[in-house]
Amino acid sequence: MTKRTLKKGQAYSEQRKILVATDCIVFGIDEGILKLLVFKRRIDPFAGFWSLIGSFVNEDESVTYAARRVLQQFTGLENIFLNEFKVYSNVDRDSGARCISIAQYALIRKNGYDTGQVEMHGAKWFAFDELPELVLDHHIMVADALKELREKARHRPIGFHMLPDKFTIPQLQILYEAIYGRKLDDRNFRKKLLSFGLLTKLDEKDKTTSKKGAFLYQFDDEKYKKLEESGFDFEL
Amino acid sequence: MTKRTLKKGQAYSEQRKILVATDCIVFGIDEGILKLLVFKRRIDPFAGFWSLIGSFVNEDESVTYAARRVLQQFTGLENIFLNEFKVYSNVDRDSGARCISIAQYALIRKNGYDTGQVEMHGAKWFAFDELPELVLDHHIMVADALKELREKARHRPIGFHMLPDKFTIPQLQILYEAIYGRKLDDRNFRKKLLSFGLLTKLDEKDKTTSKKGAFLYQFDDEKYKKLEESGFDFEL
DNA sequence: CTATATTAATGTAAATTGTACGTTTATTCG
DNA sequence: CGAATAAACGTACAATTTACATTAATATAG
Repeated sequence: MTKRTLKKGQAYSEQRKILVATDCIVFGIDEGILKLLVFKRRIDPFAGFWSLIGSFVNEDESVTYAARRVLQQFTGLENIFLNEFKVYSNVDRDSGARCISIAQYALIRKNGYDTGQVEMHGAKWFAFDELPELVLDHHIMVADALKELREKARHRPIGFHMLPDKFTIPQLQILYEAIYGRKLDDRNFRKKLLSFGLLTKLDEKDKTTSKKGAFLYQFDDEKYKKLEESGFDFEL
Repeated sequence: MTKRTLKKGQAYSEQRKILVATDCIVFGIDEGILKLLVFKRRIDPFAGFWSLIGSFVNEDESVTYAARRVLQQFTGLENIFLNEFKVYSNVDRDSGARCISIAQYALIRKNGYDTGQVEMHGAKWFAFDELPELVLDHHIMVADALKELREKARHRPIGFHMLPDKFTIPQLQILYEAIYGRKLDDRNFRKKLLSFGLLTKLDEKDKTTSKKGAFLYQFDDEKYKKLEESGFDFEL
Protein backbone atom coordinates (compact mmCIF):
# COMPACT_ATOMS: atom_id res chain seq x y z
CA MET A 1 0.00 0.00 0.00
CA THR A 2 1.61 3.25 -1.09
CA LYS A 3 1.10 6.48 0.79
CA ARG A 4 -0.84 8.86 -1.34
CA THR A 5 -2.71 11.98 -0.39
CA LEU A 6 -5.74 13.52 -1.94
CA LYS A 7 -4.71 16.64 -3.74
CA LYS A 8 -6.52 19.86 -2.99
CA GLY A 9 -9.49 20.24 -5.25
CA GLN A 10 -9.13 16.81 -6.77
CA ALA A 11 -12.03 16.12 -9.10
CA TYR A 12 -14.49 13.29 -8.50
CA SER A 13 -13.73 11.86 -11.91
CA GLU A 14 -10.19 10.93 -11.00
CA GLN A 15 -11.50 8.22 -8.67
CA ARG A 16 -13.11 5.30 -10.48
CA LYS A 17 -11.46 2.07 -9.68
CA ILE A 18 -13.19 0.30 -6.80
CA LEU A 19 -16.13 -2.05 -7.24
CA VAL A 20 -18.81 -2.17 -4.58
CA ALA A 21 -20.49 -5.40 -3.59
CA THR A 22 -22.63 -6.62 -0.74
CA ASP A 23 -22.64 -10.08 0.81
CA CYS A 24 -25.38 -11.46 2.99
CA ILE A 25 -24.91 -13.83 5.88
CA VAL A 26 -28.33 -15.42 5.90
CA PHE A 27 -29.37 -16.97 9.19
CA GLY A 28 -32.35 -19.18 9.82
CA ILE A 29 -33.46 -21.60 12.50
CA ASP A 30 -34.35 -25.19 11.69
CA GLU A 31 -35.35 -27.72 14.35
CA GLY A 32 -33.52 -25.76 17.00
CA ILE A 33 -30.37 -25.49 14.91
CA LEU A 34 -29.04 -22.20 13.59
CA LYS A 35 -28.28 -22.50 9.89
CA LEU A 36 -26.64 -20.50 7.15
CA LEU A 37 -27.80 -20.17 3.55
CA VAL A 38 -25.06 -20.30 0.92
CA PHE A 39 -25.03 -20.90 -2.80
CA LYS A 40 -22.81 -22.00 -5.66
CA ARG A 41 -21.00 -18.98 -7.06
CA ARG A 42 -21.52 -18.28 -10.74
CA ILE A 43 -18.80 -15.84 -11.65
CA ASP A 44 -15.10 -16.33 -11.99
CA PRO A 45 -12.86 -16.63 -10.17
CA PHE A 46 -14.21 -19.52 -8.11
CA ALA A 47 -17.34 -20.14 -10.16
CA GLY A 48 -18.88 -23.34 -8.82
CA PHE A 49 -17.62 -22.91 -5.27
CA TRP A 50 -19.81 -22.24 -2.23
CA SER A 51 -20.26 -18.58 -1.50
CA LEU A 52 -22.39 -16.21 0.50
CA ILE A 53 -25.34 -14.73 -1.32
CA GLY A 54 -24.26 -11.40 -2.70
CA SER A 55 -24.22 -9.05 -5.61
CA PHE A 56 -22.52 -6.02 -6.97
CA VAL A 57 -24.23 -2.81 -6.05
CA ASN A 58 -25.59 -1.16 -9.16
CA GLU A 59 -25.19 2.52 -9.79
CA ASP A 60 -28.90 3.15 -9.41
CA GLU A 61 -29.50 1.38 -6.11
CA SER A 62 -28.48 1.62 -2.47
CA VAL A 63 -26.55 -1.13 -0.74
CA THR A 64 -29.65 -2.23 1.13
CA TYR A 65 -31.60 -2.33 -2.08
CA ALA A 66 -28.99 -4.52 -3.72
CA ALA A 67 -29.15 -6.95 -0.82
CA ARG A 68 -32.94 -7.06 -0.88
CA ARG A 69 -32.89 -7.61 -4.60
CA VAL A 70 -30.59 -10.58 -4.43
CA LEU A 71 -32.29 -12.08 -1.38
CA GLN A 72 -35.62 -11.78 -3.07
CA GLN A 73 -34.16 -13.65 -6.01
CA PHE A 74 -32.94 -16.53 -3.89
CA THR A 75 -35.69 -16.89 -1.32
CA GLY A 76 -38.70 -15.20 -2.84
CA LEU A 77 -39.06 -13.25 0.40
CA GLU A 78 -39.48 -9.51 0.76
CA ASN A 79 -39.04 -7.43 3.89
CA ILE A 80 -36.19 -9.52 5.19
CA PHE A 81 -34.53 -8.19 8.32
CA LEU A 82 -31.08 -6.90 7.36
CA ASN A 83 -28.26 -5.55 9.45
CA GLU A 84 -25.14 -4.15 7.89
CA PHE A 85 -22.25 -4.87 10.22
CA LYS A 86 -18.88 -4.51 8.54
CA VAL A 87 -17.11 -3.42 5.39
CA TYR A 88 -14.42 -5.69 4.01
CA SER A 89 -11.99 -3.62 2.02
CA ASN A 90 -8.55 -5.19 2.14
CA VAL A 91 -6.81 -4.48 -1.12
CA ASP A 92 -6.21 -8.12 -1.91
CA ARG A 93 -9.43 -9.64 -0.58
CA ASP A 94 -10.80 -10.45 -4.02
CA SER A 95 -8.36 -11.86 -6.53
CA GLY A 96 -10.76 -11.04 -9.35
CA ALA A 97 -10.75 -7.28 -8.96
CA ARG A 98 -10.36 -4.40 -6.53
CA CYS A 99 -13.67 -4.81 -4.81
CA ILE A 100 -14.98 -3.92 -1.39
CA SER A 101 -17.89 -5.72 0.15
CA ILE A 102 -20.42 -4.41 2.60
CA ALA A 103 -21.46 -7.37 4.71
CA GLN A 104 -24.93 -7.66 6.17
CA TYR A 105 -26.54 -10.42 8.11
CA ALA A 106 -30.11 -11.34 7.24
CA LEU A 107 -32.60 -13.09 9.50
CA ILE A 108 -35.25 -15.10 7.76
CA ARG A 109 -38.26 -17.14 8.69
CA LYS A 110 -37.06 -20.46 7.38
CA ASN A 111 -40.20 -22.52 6.93
CA GLY A 112 -40.97 -24.41 3.79
CA TYR A 113 -39.12 -21.84 1.73
CA ASP A 114 -36.00 -23.90 2.07
CA THR A 115 -37.11 -26.50 -0.45
CA GLY A 116 -38.59 -24.43 -3.23
CA GLN A 117 -37.01 -21.29 -4.60
CA VAL A 118 -33.86 -21.74 -2.62
CA GLU A 119 -32.74 -24.99 -4.17
CA MET A 120 -33.75 -23.79 -7.61
CA HIS A 121 -30.94 -21.27 -7.33
CA GLY A 122 -28.37 -23.79 -6.24
CA ALA A 123 -28.57 -22.54 -2.67
CA LYS A 124 -28.47 -24.72 0.42
CA TRP A 125 -28.82 -24.46 4.19
CA PHE A 126 -25.94 -25.65 6.34
CA ALA A 127 -25.56 -26.08 10.06
CA PHE A 128 -22.50 -24.28 11.39
CA ASP A 129 -20.61 -27.43 12.21
CA GLU A 130 -21.14 -28.70 8.68
CA LEU A 131 -20.26 -25.57 6.70
CA PRO A 132 -18.39 -26.17 3.47
CA GLU A 133 -15.41 -24.07 2.51
CA LEU A 134 -16.40 -20.65 1.23
CA VAL A 135 -14.75 -18.44 -1.37
CA LEU A 136 -12.64 -15.35 -0.68
CA ASP A 137 -12.96 -13.98 2.84
CA HIS A 138 -16.50 -15.28 3.32
CA HIS A 139 -15.60 -17.57 6.21
CA ILE A 140 -14.33 -14.53 8.11
CA MET A 141 -17.54 -12.69 7.35
CA VAL A 142 -19.53 -15.60 8.72
CA ALA A 143 -17.53 -15.71 11.95
CA ASP A 144 -17.87 -11.95 12.37
CA ALA A 145 -21.59 -12.05 11.62
CA LEU A 146 -22.18 -14.75 14.19
CA LYS A 147 -20.43 -12.67 16.81
CA GLU A 148 -22.49 -9.64 15.85
CA LEU A 149 -25.71 -11.62 15.90
CA ARG A 150 -24.99 -12.95 19.37
CA GLU A 151 -24.25 -9.54 20.71
CA LYS A 152 -27.17 -7.84 19.00
CA ALA A 153 -29.70 -10.51 19.92
CA ARG A 154 -28.86 -10.05 23.58
CA HIS A 155 -29.68 -6.35 23.51
CA ARG A 156 -32.32 -6.00 20.83
CA PRO A 157 -35.40 -8.06 20.06
CA ILE A 158 -34.23 -9.22 16.65
CA GLY A 159 -34.53 -12.98 17.18
CA PHE A 160 -38.24 -12.74 16.45
CA HIS A 161 -37.41 -12.21 12.80
CA MET A 162 -36.41 -15.86 12.56
CA LEU A 163 -39.72 -17.10 13.98
CA PRO A 164 -43.23 -17.06 12.55
CA ASP A 165 -45.43 -14.14 13.48
CA LYS A 166 -47.09 -16.30 16.12
CA PHE A 167 -44.70 -18.31 18.25
CA THR A 168 -44.51 -20.04 21.61
CA ILE A 169 -42.17 -19.20 24.45
CA PRO A 170 -40.39 -22.56 24.29
CA GLN A 171 -39.79 -21.93 20.57
CA LEU A 172 -38.24 -18.58 21.34
CA GLN A 173 -36.09 -20.09 24.03
CA ILE A 174 -34.80 -22.77 21.69
CA LEU A 175 -33.95 -20.02 19.21
CA TYR A 176 -31.98 -18.09 21.78
CA GLU A 177 -30.21 -21.23 22.87
CA ALA A 178 -29.21 -21.83 19.26
CA ILE A 179 -27.92 -18.28 18.87
CA TYR A 180 -25.98 -18.23 22.12
CA GLY A 181 -24.85 -21.82 21.82
CA ARG A 182 -25.83 -22.68 25.39
CA LYS A 183 -28.81 -23.83 27.42
CA LEU A 184 -30.93 -21.32 29.30
CA ASP A 185 -33.10 -21.87 32.35
CA ASP A 186 -36.67 -22.13 31.12
CA ARG A 187 -38.25 -20.57 34.21
CA ASN A 188 -35.96 -17.57 34.29
CA PHE A 189 -36.14 -17.11 30.54
CA ARG A 190 -39.91 -16.96 30.61
CA LYS A 191 -39.99 -14.67 33.62
CA LYS A 192 -37.61 -12.11 32.19
CA LEU A 193 -39.13 -12.24 28.73
CA LEU A 194 -42.65 -11.61 29.99
CA SER A 195 -41.50 -8.91 32.38
CA PHE A 196 -40.90 -6.59 29.42
CA GLY A 197 -44.60 -6.67 28.61
CA LEU A 198 -43.80 -6.84 24.91
CA LEU A 199 -45.58 -10.09 24.11
CA THR A 200 -49.29 -10.38 23.42
CA LYS A 201 -50.67 -13.73 24.55
CA LEU A 202 -53.15 -15.25 22.12
CA ASP A 203 -55.94 -17.71 22.83
CA GLU A 204 -54.49 -20.23 20.42
CA LYS A 205 -52.14 -23.02 21.34
CA ASP A 206 -49.47 -24.77 19.35
CA LYS A 207 -49.75 -28.50 19.96
CA THR A 208 -47.05 -29.76 17.66
CA THR A 209 -44.47 -30.31 20.38
CA SER A 210 -46.48 -31.34 23.41
CA LYS A 211 -49.72 -32.85 24.59
CA LYS A 212 -50.49 -29.90 26.77
CA GLY A 213 -49.77 -27.43 24.00
CA ALA A 214 -48.06 -24.07 24.38
CA PHE A 215 -49.77 -20.72 24.06
CA LEU A 216 -48.92 -18.61 21.05
CA TYR A 217 -47.65 -15.07 21.45
CA GLN A 218 -47.02 -12.10 19.19
CA PHE A 219 -44.31 -9.50 19.55
CA ASP A 220 -45.68 -6.00 20.06
CA ASP A 221 -43.59 -3.92 17.69
CA GLU A 222 -45.44 -0.66 18.32
CA LYS A 223 -44.93 -0.89 22.04
CA TYR A 224 -41.28 -1.75 21.60
CA LYS A 225 -40.61 1.26 19.42
CA LYS A 226 -42.06 3.55 22.05
CA LEU A 227 -40.01 1.95 24.81
CA GLU A 228 -36.85 2.07 22.70
CA GLU A 229 -37.20 5.80 22.19
CA SER A 230 -37.27 6.34 25.93
CA GLY A 231 -33.98 4.50 26.31
CA PHE A 232 -35.24 1.04 27.22
CA ASP A 233 -32.76 -1.84 27.17
CA PHE A 234 -34.09 -5.20 25.96
CA GLU A 235 -31.37 -7.53 27.29
CA LEU A 236 -32.18 -11.24 27.10
CA MET B 1 -34.58 3.01 -8.64
CA THR B 2 -35.00 0.47 -11.42
CA LYS B 3 -35.13 -3.23 -10.76
CA ARG B 4 -32.20 -4.90 -12.36
CA THR B 5 -30.72 -8.29 -11.76
CA LEU B 6 -27.20 -9.45 -12.07
CA LYS B 7 -26.96 -11.63 -15.11
CA LYS B 8 -25.47 -15.06 -14.73
CA GLY B 9 -21.74 -14.92 -15.22
CA GLN B 10 -21.67 -11.15 -15.48
CA ALA B 11 -18.10 -9.97 -15.70
CA TYR B 12 -16.54 -7.78 -13.04
CA SER B 13 -15.65 -5.19 -15.63
CA GLU B 14 -19.25 -4.29 -16.34
CA GLN B 15 -19.54 -2.69 -12.90
CA ARG B 16 -17.55 0.50 -12.56
CA LYS B 17 -19.65 3.43 -11.63
CA ILE B 18 -19.71 3.95 -7.88
CA LEU B 19 -17.17 6.02 -6.01
CA VAL B 20 -16.12 4.99 -2.52
CA ALA B 21 -15.42 7.52 0.19
CA THR B 22 -15.06 7.51 3.94
CA ASP B 23 -16.10 10.22 6.37
CA CYS B 24 -14.88 10.53 9.92
CA ILE B 25 -16.92 11.80 12.82
CA VAL B 26 -14.09 12.97 15.03
CA PHE B 27 -14.93 13.21 18.72
CA GLY B 28 -12.85 14.79 21.42
CA ILE B 29 -13.41 16.04 24.94
CA ASP B 30 -12.59 19.60 25.95
CA GLU B 31 -13.23 20.97 29.43
CA GLY B 32 -15.92 18.39 30.01
CA ILE B 33 -17.62 19.14 26.72
CA LEU B 34 -17.84 16.65 23.88
CA LYS B 35 -16.74 18.24 20.64
CA LEU B 36 -16.63 17.46 16.96
CA LEU B 37 -13.86 18.27 14.51
CA VAL B 38 -15.00 19.52 11.09
CA PHE B 39 -13.28 21.38 8.30
CA LYS B 40 -13.93 23.57 5.30
CA ARG B 41 -14.55 21.39 2.28
CA ARG B 42 -12.23 21.93 -0.68
CA ILE B 43 -13.96 20.23 -3.57
CA ASP B 44 -17.05 21.16 -5.44
CA PRO B 45 -19.92 20.98 -4.97
CA PHE B 46 -20.02 22.87 -1.67
CA ALA B 47 -16.36 23.86 -1.60
CA GLY B 48 -15.95 26.26 1.31
CA PHE B 49 -18.73 24.76 3.44
CA TRP B 50 -18.23 22.89 6.69
CA SER B 51 -17.84 19.18 6.25
CA LEU B 52 -16.73 16.07 8.09
CA ILE B 53 -13.15 15.06 7.54
CA GLY B 54 -13.13 12.51 4.78
CA SER B 55 -11.54 11.29 1.60
CA PHE B 56 -12.07 9.07 -1.35
CA VAL B 57 -10.73 5.58 -0.88
CA ASN B 58 -7.91 4.99 -3.29
CA GLU B 59 -7.63 1.79 -5.23
CA ASP B 60 -4.52 0.73 -3.35
CA GLU B 61 -5.74 1.23 0.20
CA SER B 62 -8.36 -0.15 2.56
CA VAL B 63 -11.13 2.01 3.96
CA THR B 64 -9.43 2.13 7.33
CA TYR B 65 -6.19 3.13 5.73
CA ALA B 66 -7.87 5.98 3.88
CA ALA B 67 -9.37 7.23 7.12
CA ARG B 68 -6.04 7.04 8.94
CA ARG B 69 -4.34 8.82 6.09
CA VAL B 70 -6.72 11.75 6.13
CA LEU B 71 -6.84 11.96 9.92
CA GLN B 72 -3.08 11.96 10.07
CA GLN B 73 -3.12 14.84 7.63
CA PHE B 74 -5.47 16.91 9.75
CA THR B 75 -4.36 16.15 13.25
CA GLY B 76 -0.85 14.81 12.91
CA LEU B 77 -1.91 11.85 15.03
CA GLU B 78 -1.34 8.19 14.25
CA ASN B 79 -3.07 5.23 15.87
CA ILE B 80 -6.36 6.99 16.25
CA PHE B 81 -9.20 4.83 17.51
CA LEU B 82 -11.62 4.24 14.63
CA ASN B 83 -14.96 2.53 14.51
CA GLU B 84 -16.79 2.03 11.26
CA PHE B 85 -20.50 2.17 11.99
CA LYS B 86 -22.61 2.71 8.89
CA VAL B 87 -22.52 2.92 5.13
CA TYR B 88 -24.40 5.76 3.48
CA SER B 89 -25.38 4.74 0.01
CA ASN B 90 -28.57 6.48 -1.02
CA VAL B 91 -28.45 7.07 -4.73
CA ASP B 92 -28.93 10.80 -4.42
CA ARG B 93 -26.92 11.48 -1.27
CA ASP B 94 -24.13 13.29 -3.12
CA SER B 95 -25.18 15.66 -5.84
CA GLY B 96 -21.63 15.67 -7.23
CA ALA B 97 -21.50 12.01 -8.20
CA ARG B 98 -22.75 8.51 -7.40
CA CYS B 99 -20.73 8.02 -4.27
CA ILE B 100 -21.15 5.90 -1.19
CA SER B 101 -19.52 6.80 2.07
CA ILE B 102 -18.37 4.51 4.83
CA ALA B 103 -18.76 6.46 8.04
CA GLN B 104 -16.46 5.93 10.97
CA TYR B 105 -16.25 7.71 14.26
CA ALA B 106 -12.83 8.54 15.60
CA LEU B 107 -11.90 9.19 19.21
CA ILE B 108 -8.94 11.42 19.78
CA ARG B 109 -6.97 12.77 22.69
CA LYS B 110 -7.70 16.42 22.18
CA ASN B 111 -4.95 18.19 24.04
CA GLY B 112 -2.88 20.94 22.52
CA TYR B 113 -3.30 19.39 19.10
CA ASP B 114 -6.35 21.52 18.58
CA THR B 115 -4.40 24.70 17.99
CA GLY B 116 -1.59 23.58 15.72
CA GLN B 117 -2.01 21.26 12.79
CA VAL B 118 -5.78 21.29 13.01
CA GLU B 119 -6.30 24.96 12.33
CA MET B 120 -3.66 24.94 9.65
CA HIS B 121 -5.98 22.73 7.63
CA GLY B 122 -8.99 24.94 8.14
CA ALA B 123 -10.43 22.54 10.66
CA LYS B 124 -12.21 23.52 13.86
CA TRP B 125 -13.68 21.97 16.98
CA PHE B 126 -17.35 22.60 17.72
CA ALA B 127 -19.53 21.76 20.69
CA PHE B 128 -22.66 19.90 19.66
CA ASP B 129 -25.00 22.73 20.47
CA GLU B 130 -22.96 25.08 18.31
CA LEU B 131 -22.45 22.91 15.25
CA PRO B 132 -22.58 24.75 11.94
CA GLU B 133 -24.52 23.37 9.01
CA LEU B 134 -22.72 20.53 7.28
CA VAL B 135 -22.70 19.49 3.65
CA LEU B 136 -24.57 16.57 2.13
CA ASP B 137 -25.88 14.03 4.67
CA HIS B 138 -23.17 14.78 7.19
CA HIS B 139 -25.54 16.02 9.88
CA ILE B 140 -27.28 12.63 9.76
CA MET B 141 -23.94 10.89 10.06
CA VAL B 142 -23.14 12.96 13.12
CA ALA B 143 -26.44 12.14 14.79
CA ASP B 144 -26.00 8.44 14.02
CA ALA B 145 -22.42 8.46 15.24
CA LEU B 146 -23.39 10.06 18.52
CA LYS B 147 -25.98 7.37 19.08
CA GLU B 148 -23.44 4.67 18.27
CA LEU B 149 -20.84 6.23 20.52
CA ARG B 150 -23.26 6.37 23.43
CA GLU B 151 -24.25 2.77 22.99
CA LYS B 152 -20.72 1.52 22.46
CA ALA B 153 -19.22 3.46 25.33
CA ARG B 154 -21.69 1.86 27.71
CA HIS B 155 -20.59 -1.65 26.81
CA ARG B 156 -16.96 -1.29 25.80
CA PRO B 157 -14.09 0.63 27.37
CA ILE B 158 -13.56 2.99 24.45
CA GLY B 159 -13.92 6.27 26.31
CA PHE B 160 -10.31 5.99 27.43
CA HIS B 161 -9.24 6.81 23.88
CA MET B 162 -10.33 10.38 24.46
CA LEU B 163 -8.27 10.78 27.64
CA PRO B 164 -4.51 10.93 28.16
CA ASP B 165 -2.76 7.68 28.98
CA LYS B 166 -2.79 8.67 32.65
CA PHE B 167 -6.10 10.01 33.88
CA THR B 168 -8.06 10.50 37.09
CA ILE B 169 -11.38 8.94 37.96
CA PRO B 170 -13.18 12.29 38.10
CA GLN B 171 -11.84 13.04 34.61
CA LEU B 172 -13.25 9.78 33.33
CA GLN B 173 -16.57 10.44 34.97
CA ILE B 174 -16.80 13.88 33.39
CA LEU B 175 -16.08 12.24 30.04
CA TYR B 176 -18.87 9.72 30.50
CA GLU B 177 -21.24 12.44 31.59
CA ALA B 178 -20.41 14.33 28.41
CA ILE B 179 -21.01 11.25 26.27
CA TYR B 180 -24.28 10.27 27.92
CA GLY B 181 -25.44 13.82 28.34
CA ARG B 182 -26.41 13.32 31.98
CA LYS B 183 -24.92 13.42 35.47
CA LEU B 184 -23.74 10.24 37.14
CA ASP B 185 -23.40 9.50 40.82
CA ASP B 186 -19.71 9.84 41.68
CA ARG B 187 -19.69 7.18 44.40
CA ASN B 188 -21.41 4.54 42.30
CA PHE B 189 -19.40 5.40 39.23
CA ARG B 190 -16.12 4.92 41.04
CA LYS B 191 -17.26 1.74 42.75
CA LYS B 192 -18.41 0.05 39.57
CA LEU B 193 -15.43 1.22 37.57
CA LEU B 194 -12.91 -0.09 40.06
CA SER B 195 -14.81 -3.36 40.50
CA PHE B 196 -13.66 -4.46 37.04
CA GLY B 197 -10.07 -4.41 38.22
CA LEU B 198 -8.98 -2.92 34.91
CA LEU B 199 -7.36 0.25 36.23
CA THR B 200 -3.84 0.45 37.58
CA LYS B 201 -3.50 3.05 40.29
CA LEU B 202 -0.31 5.11 40.06
CA ASP B 203 1.55 6.93 42.81
CA GLU B 204 1.20 10.26 41.02
CA LYS B 205 -1.56 12.75 41.57
CA ASP B 206 -3.09 15.29 39.27
CA LYS B 207 -3.51 18.54 41.14
CA THR B 208 -4.85 20.75 38.39
CA THR B 209 -8.45 20.55 39.54
CA SER B 210 -8.30 20.32 43.30
CA LYS B 211 -6.22 21.07 46.32
CA LYS B 212 -6.33 17.49 47.46
CA GLY B 213 -5.32 16.16 44.05
CA ALA B 214 -6.67 13.03 42.42
CA PHE B 215 -4.71 9.84 41.84
CA LEU B 216 -3.80 8.98 38.29
CA TYR B 217 -4.77 5.64 36.79
CA GLN B 218 -3.94 3.69 33.65
CA PHE B 219 -6.23 1.38 31.76
CA ASP B 220 -4.93 -2.20 31.65
CA ASP B 221 -5.41 -3.16 28.01
CA GLU B 222 -3.79 -6.56 28.31
CA LYS B 223 -6.06 -7.59 31.14
CA TYR B 224 -9.11 -6.32 29.30
CA LYS B 225 -8.33 -8.32 26.19
CA LYS B 226 -8.13 -11.49 28.23
CA LEU B 227 -11.41 -10.77 29.99
CA GLU B 228 -13.12 -9.87 26.72
CA GLU B 229 -12.21 -13.23 25.22
CA SER B 230 -13.92 -15.02 28.07
CA GLY B 231 -17.15 -13.16 27.39
CA PHE B 232 -16.81 -10.33 29.90
CA ASP B 233 -19.22 -7.41 29.66
CA PHE B 234 -17.82 -3.99 30.48
CA GLU B 235 -21.05 -2.01 31.05
CA LEU B 236 -20.62 1.44 32.55
C1' DC C 1 -0.53 29.01 61.83
C1' DT C 2 -5.36 28.22 61.82
C1' DA C 3 -9.89 28.26 59.73
C1' DT C 4 -12.12 27.68 55.52
C1' DA C 5 -13.12 26.11 51.11
C1' DT C 6 -12.87 22.54 47.70
C1' DT C 7 -12.58 18.31 45.44
C1' DA C 8 -11.34 13.30 46.30
C1' DA C 9 -12.27 9.14 48.44
C1' DT C 10 -14.70 5.75 51.24
C1' DG C 11 -18.96 3.47 53.28
C1' DT C 12 -23.57 1.56 54.10
C1' DA C 13 -28.61 0.30 54.05
C1' DA C 14 -32.57 -0.57 51.16
C1' DA C 15 -34.46 -1.83 46.79
C1' DT C 16 -34.14 -4.29 42.72
C1' DT C 17 -32.77 -7.88 39.83
C1' DG C 18 -30.69 -12.35 38.81
C1' DT C 19 -30.04 -17.28 39.86
C1' DA C 20 -31.04 -21.82 41.11
C1' DC C 21 -34.06 -24.71 42.02
C1' DG C 22 -39.10 -27.78 42.90
C1' DT C 23 -43.93 -28.26 41.98
C1' DT C 24 -48.27 -28.16 39.59
C1' DT C 25 -51.01 -28.25 35.23
C1' DA C 26 -52.99 -29.72 30.89
C1' DT C 27 -53.26 -33.08 27.69
C1' DT C 28 -52.60 -37.41 24.84
C1' DC C 29 -51.96 -42.12 24.58
C1' DG C 30 -51.62 -46.80 26.06
C1' DC D 1 -57.90 -44.08 34.16
C1' DG D 2 -52.93 -43.95 35.01
C1' DA D 3 -48.52 -42.84 32.95
C1' DA D 4 -45.84 -39.87 30.30
C1' DT D 5 -44.56 -35.34 28.65
C1' DA D 6 -43.84 -30.64 27.96
C1' DA D 7 -45.74 -26.16 29.74
C1' DA D 8 -46.39 -23.01 33.27
C1' DC D 9 -45.92 -21.15 37.77
C1' DG D 10 -43.52 -19.99 42.29
C1' DT D 11 -40.12 -19.16 45.85
C1' DA D 12 -35.74 -18.50 48.57
C1' DC D 13 -31.27 -16.81 48.36
C1' DA D 14 -27.42 -14.27 46.15
C1' DA D 15 -25.72 -10.50 43.70
C1' DT D 16 -26.11 -6.02 41.97
C1' DT D 17 -27.82 -1.43 41.72
C1' DT D 18 -29.34 2.70 43.78
C1' DA D 19 -29.60 6.43 46.86
C1' DC D 20 -27.55 8.90 50.04
C1' DA D 21 -23.68 10.84 54.11
C1' DT D 22 -19.34 11.20 55.89
C1' DT D 23 -14.36 11.67 56.14
C1' DA D 24 -9.77 13.02 54.02
C1' DA D 25 -6.21 15.88 51.93
C1' DT D 26 -4.50 20.17 50.83
C1' DA D 27 -4.09 25.10 49.20
C1' DT D 28 -5.21 29.57 50.38
C1' DA D 29 -7.16 33.49 52.94
C1' DG D 30 -7.22 35.77 57.08
